[in-house]
Amino acid sequence: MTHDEVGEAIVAVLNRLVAQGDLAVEVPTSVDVDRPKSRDHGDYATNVALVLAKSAGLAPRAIADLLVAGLAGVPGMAGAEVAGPGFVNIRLDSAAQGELARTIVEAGTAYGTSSTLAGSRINVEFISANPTGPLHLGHTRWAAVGDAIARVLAAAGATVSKEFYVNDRGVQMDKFGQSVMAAAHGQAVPEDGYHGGYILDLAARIVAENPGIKELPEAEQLIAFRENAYALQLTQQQQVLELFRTSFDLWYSERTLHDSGAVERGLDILREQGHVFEDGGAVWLRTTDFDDDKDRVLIKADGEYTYFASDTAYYVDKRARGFDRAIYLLGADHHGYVNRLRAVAACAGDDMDANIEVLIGQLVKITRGGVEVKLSKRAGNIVTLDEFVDEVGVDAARYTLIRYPADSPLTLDIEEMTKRTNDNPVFYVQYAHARIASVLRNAEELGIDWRSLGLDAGLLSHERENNLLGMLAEYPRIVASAAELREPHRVARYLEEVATAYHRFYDVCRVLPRGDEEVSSEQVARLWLCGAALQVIANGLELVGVSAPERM
RNA sequence: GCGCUCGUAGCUCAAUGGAUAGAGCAACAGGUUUCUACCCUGUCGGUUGGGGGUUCGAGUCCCUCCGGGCGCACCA
Repeated sequence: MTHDEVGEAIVAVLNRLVAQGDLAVEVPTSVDVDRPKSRDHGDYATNVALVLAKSAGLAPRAIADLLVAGLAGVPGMAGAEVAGPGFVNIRLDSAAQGELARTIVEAGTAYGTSSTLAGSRINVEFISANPTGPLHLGHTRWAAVGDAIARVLAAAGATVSKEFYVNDRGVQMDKFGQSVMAAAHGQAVPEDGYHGGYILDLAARIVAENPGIKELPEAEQLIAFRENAYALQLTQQQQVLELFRTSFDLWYSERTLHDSGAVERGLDILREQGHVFEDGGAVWLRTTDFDDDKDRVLIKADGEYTYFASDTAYYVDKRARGFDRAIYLLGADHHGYVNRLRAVAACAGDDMDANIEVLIGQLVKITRGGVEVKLSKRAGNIVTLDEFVDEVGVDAARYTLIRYPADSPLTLDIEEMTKRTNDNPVFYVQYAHARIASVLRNAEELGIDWRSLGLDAGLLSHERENNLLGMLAEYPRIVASAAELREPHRVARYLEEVATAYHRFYDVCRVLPRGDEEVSSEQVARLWLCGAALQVIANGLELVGVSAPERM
């Protein structure tokens, strides 16, 4: 019996009580059903009696009593009781719960997916770093979390496109080109240029690959250095992200936005909506119509488009390409952009609560052995994504970044992340997967074909089996809530609980026969349970982009 | 100054307005002649920064104060 079925049963009973005249209240279409923290409170619990008490004009416990009586005899339920101020705790029949093992094994990789977001076309934009340097730790959090959000949304049935907006236009690119060119000539990089050691590397490589580049006329040479450096740096970012298992459906160049006329088209739409005005020779967007704290310039008095103009055009372009929701993932240092981006959507005639969504990720602080590693881009003293991955590995890096909500500040210790122990939950979860895989492998070697031997679900009645089944039953709801709240850390935290539930089960429930024993029906049932647990962990790890090893 | 955001155990962090605020680490005490001990069991640890309010019920929502981070360009 699933979570939803419990909820439906409760609604059915409430409707019956109203029809019988025992209860005078408007029955909600869905009710809150929780898994109680304490196992003493049963498999499921509902607070519906507390919620309905006021409108029904009855004491919460009186309603709860009616509900308990009505739930008696519902197939799959073993019992219900009133607790505390009016909670109703529900216990499931163990056979009904055990059937879940079969459901999961048969569903395979589809277990946990849903169609709650079916038909929704979502654009998820994240990282969007300038192609003027390596990706650093600040980008890494969104690389992991953004990718996981996209995976979770897709699991909930949405059509998702991941995009990286490449800021390849404007003065920063010129400064980048100038910095590399200066380095190639052995000159000091301009004060406001880019200073990291990678500039020297780029310069050396470009000179080696482009003989004669240093003899070009200065204006031409600057462009040559800029474009070569751009190409190399973009490729480097793409390779690093590929290594990090974060792929993008589209790398959207700011230049193409301008070249394709999308900027003019975006401006036209904003004009049509009546939020564009001129002042002091510049063209403005009246974002203050929609909660922004000041209006924003689109075209400067000198005729140049602002970066903000590109932003608005990009948003309009996303919508024109058929996305009904544009999700932006921004670092905390960009939180000032939230209101203006939402205002852009509103100025374009969209619903800023439905068509656009801006998520802010707090910054990651990194320590090594308890001592903070200072980040300074200017000094070239940054922790880059590839260095970080080199040191801790892709799995540990991704998992550790994903297991915390992105909107809370985070302090990570590099040494902790490389420990292969319990202080590193990624290994705990992966170990559970490898351990189950090992048991199933051994079963196969013993010639036990548990799938064809069939499942007697009622045999899964041990407290630890019951607990594990209960955890596995939660998975679809966890995925759905992770998608709805854009919080993939819920999946990671859940996997840790599943791993714990499995280890606790494994500790006291022998799965395989010993020595010459024949395999028992109970052991076969436990193999089904192992198969189900393996599937859930594998599915969950896939959602966060972490590998599920067969052996460790 | 204005604005956004965060503040939970010694540390790093969970908790979709629900029951006795939970994990891991750290500290201490135990467990496997057996399927992967990277495991399991137990003990210790809290005025959820302070105060007020809303609610049957507040770590969660509102107000206020304190503390940390960040942002306030015709820059990109």
